[in-house]
Amino acid sequence: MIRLLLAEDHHLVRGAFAALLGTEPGIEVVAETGRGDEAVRLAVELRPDVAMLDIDMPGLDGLAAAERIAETVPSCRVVIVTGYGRPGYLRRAMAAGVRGFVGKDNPAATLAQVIRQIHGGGRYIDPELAADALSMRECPLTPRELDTLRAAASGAPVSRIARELRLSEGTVRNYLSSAVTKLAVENRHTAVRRARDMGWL
Amino acid sequence: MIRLLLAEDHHLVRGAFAALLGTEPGIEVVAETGRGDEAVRLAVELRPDVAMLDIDMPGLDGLAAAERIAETVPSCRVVIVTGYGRPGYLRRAMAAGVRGFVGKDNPAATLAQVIRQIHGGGRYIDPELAADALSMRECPLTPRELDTLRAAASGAPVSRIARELRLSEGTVRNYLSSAVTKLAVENRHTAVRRARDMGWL
DNA sequence: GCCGAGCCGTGACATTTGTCAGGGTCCGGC
DNA sequence: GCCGGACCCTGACAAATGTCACGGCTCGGC
Repeated sequence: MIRLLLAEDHHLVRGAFAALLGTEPGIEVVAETGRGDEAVRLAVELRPDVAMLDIDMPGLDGLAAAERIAETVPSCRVVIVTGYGRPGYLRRAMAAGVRGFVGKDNPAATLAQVIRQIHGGGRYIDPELAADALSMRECPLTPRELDTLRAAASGAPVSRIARELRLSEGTVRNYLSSAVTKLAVENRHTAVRRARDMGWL
Repeated sequence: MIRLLLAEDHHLVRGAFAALLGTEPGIEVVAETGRGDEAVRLAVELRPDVAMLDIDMPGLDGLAAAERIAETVPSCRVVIVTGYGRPGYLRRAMAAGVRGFVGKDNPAATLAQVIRQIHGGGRYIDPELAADALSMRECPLTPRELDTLRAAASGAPVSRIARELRLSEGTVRNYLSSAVTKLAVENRHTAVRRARDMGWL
């Protein structure tokens, strides 16, 4: 019997996943939660065989939760299930030692299969998303550029970003301009969106 | 037996919903799809008792699909299920004659209850979302302001927006400025986000 | 040691964006 | 009829943003 931990922020979807997996022989959902930090706590406490994590969660996002679980409960295999096919996410997930990565566009039957495969020691990467990630170059932005982009993401004016980061306004403008050039977009706002779409932000 | 049409763009989630509702006595899923236009076609063809629509779908969004179904298959009651609690969406849904509106943050048991209630001639509005919508004023933006905001949403510079809308740059800046003031935000980019969050865009 | 590459930081300058005052049109109330 | 209000549109001016040339720092290769 595979003991499964289920983490997904939308209550309704979580319940539906539980119903779906409940019909599968050999799989038992031992706990479910809508928060990333809760997921880590439950993994430590219950030592499930497999943890299935959504990325978009309050408290701690699914990728960060995966990292923590890999550190503290190495026996627990992690599969990420996400609606956003962002190349950077897949990269981060792989770095975190995740064993499975599945997009929400797959047929329902895939899910149980993947869980069994992961539990058996295998790996599963959504072929669609893998192709995207491989065809994609690494993030070309420097740490400082990412900092400024993150700070700019809320729509704050340069003056505020500069204060937050303790930089001169000129420097902030410079980083943003550089990011804009590297991402080949027109202005920082589209740069923010592009970076977010890539999963870099 | 309640004959149900299920429309939700994420295949995996759709399958999970089908599994969840499949365990409910008295409910039969007669068709499922991931596209809004398909949902309308299937409703016309199969005349289900209830259609459960997600908002975020390719082809035709759930709200537009609800409008079409209300026109062409009045016997079919519609319930909207959505992850985004945008006040404007609820308003549009009500205007379209939707009988139920449920956020994805509800417990799984709610769903079947709501479907039964709708089918019995009742209505159900997510109390959480209803409160948001009622506490919210109507969209204060004029048609032209909405046009410019929509055009600005992609991050295009004023010059391009002006060309698209056949306006002088000054006029475009003026509309955007007006929208920014009305929404009480700092610049057009946050204005775009705010308007989108409200479901006005 | 020293050279080059890459990152961090800055100010001055050009361009874009935001703000303001104001003119034109349409429509409903009196 | 005409008044007030709401909307559409514009150009001129001020403020924010984007661009550029430049200097300092660290680190790895030679």
